Amino acid sequence: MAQPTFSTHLGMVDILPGEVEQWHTLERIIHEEAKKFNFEEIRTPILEQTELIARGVGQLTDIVSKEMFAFERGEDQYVLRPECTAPVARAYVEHHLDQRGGTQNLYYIGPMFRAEKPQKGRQRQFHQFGAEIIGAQDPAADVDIIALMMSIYDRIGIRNTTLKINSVGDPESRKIYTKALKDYLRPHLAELSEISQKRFENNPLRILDSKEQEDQPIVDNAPVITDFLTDETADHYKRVKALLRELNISFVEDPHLVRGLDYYTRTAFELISPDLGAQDALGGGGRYDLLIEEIGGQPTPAVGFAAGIERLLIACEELDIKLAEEDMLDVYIVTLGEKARSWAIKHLPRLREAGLSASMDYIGRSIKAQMKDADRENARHVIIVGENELSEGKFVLRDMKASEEVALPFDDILEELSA
RNA sequence: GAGCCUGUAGCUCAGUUGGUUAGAGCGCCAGGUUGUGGCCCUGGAGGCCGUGGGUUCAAAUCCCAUCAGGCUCCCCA
Repeated sequence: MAQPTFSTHLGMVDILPGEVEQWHTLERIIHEEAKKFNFEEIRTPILEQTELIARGVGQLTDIVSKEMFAFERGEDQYVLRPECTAPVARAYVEHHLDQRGGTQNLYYIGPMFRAEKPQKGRQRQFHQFGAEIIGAQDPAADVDIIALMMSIYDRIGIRNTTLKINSVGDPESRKIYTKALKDYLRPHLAELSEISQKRFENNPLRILDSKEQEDQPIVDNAPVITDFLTDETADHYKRVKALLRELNISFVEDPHLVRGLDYYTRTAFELISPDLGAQDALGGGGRYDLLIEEIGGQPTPAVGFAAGIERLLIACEELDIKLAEEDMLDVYIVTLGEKARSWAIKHLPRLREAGLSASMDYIGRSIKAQMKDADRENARHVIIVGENELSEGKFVLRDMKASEEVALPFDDILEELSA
């Protein structure tokens, strides 16, 4: 295959006609469900200040330490956003959205960027949708966020998923737990994988998430954070679980679930699909009560989720879920000769004004080629215009499915098709 | 960052132990139907066999390098 002069960058893909329709369907469902849950859309810039992401997401995370597309221009440090919770929190603080009163229920859809090695379900530019409830610390908020996420998957038809939840604690319980965990791990340190050894000092909680074979027996017997929660946080977790049960949202507790972003506190959750392969997380989220203060706002509790659209599409394909029908065209005008073509270009607007989708041949193809083209475009009707029709003022209207034709004045055709 | 796999037509892929002008299906264009789509028939266009080098009388085929892509580990959406 001859190499084209230009191609997309590694891990970035074009979404072509024929695929875009599925995105429209997904986006429509997301908008509709978000509206039902009384969430408002927010759109933030693709580029943020690097420092916002570094502080918000956490210096030690993989995302910040090695996956950012960052550059500088003049004095300013830019980064292509790798996720959208920190940007939404920034917008909340910057525009004093708390002054609108109550909680802010916000959702977003858009591209995110992480400089990882691409594989199935992982691209460098990928798309997420997500939602945040800012200003509520009640378990009802945690549960409504999860309910919104689940409701979107349910609408799409993806139901064989597993919701995993955990509580990653608040700073106080985490301090107690971290000490207990390190006390437990210290005698086993030499047996741990290299990467886990590196995490021992700066991020021991992440060792729990390890998928390294040699770590498994050690991790399996490690103390779990849920045994070290402060009373308040333990109660919060208990109430989240109770509410989920009442809503018939099934879940499994995973005491080793630790999400890769630093800002999570208390509730953490992840939605797993068996249809995805290696990258099996459809979406995830949790509570981040410290983030807004961290980036310069007032202490404000918040909870949210983010989910990947590409992974959703993979799951749909695996499950044979059809997201979009083929586009239909209402009318295709087939023309014979120069005069007919100029008649057609002048009459297309009237069809379109009547709310019909309408097109024609621009390149003087044969009638046969035009009919073929009309068929390819899924035209419901064809109007045939030639010398005879122009002189008689009656045009052939062909119903493509029924293969029936009538000759009518244009106004009658318009009326017929608008009916 | 590490491992494994794959590069032949627009797409999906054949291509025997190296051996004439490199094939199929689908798609595209045209004709069969001097003004009618789908089905059918016929024809046509379209390939530096990813790129560079080597072995050989001879390379899509063997060897080396390189580039690109896919999958996996790590991590995440």
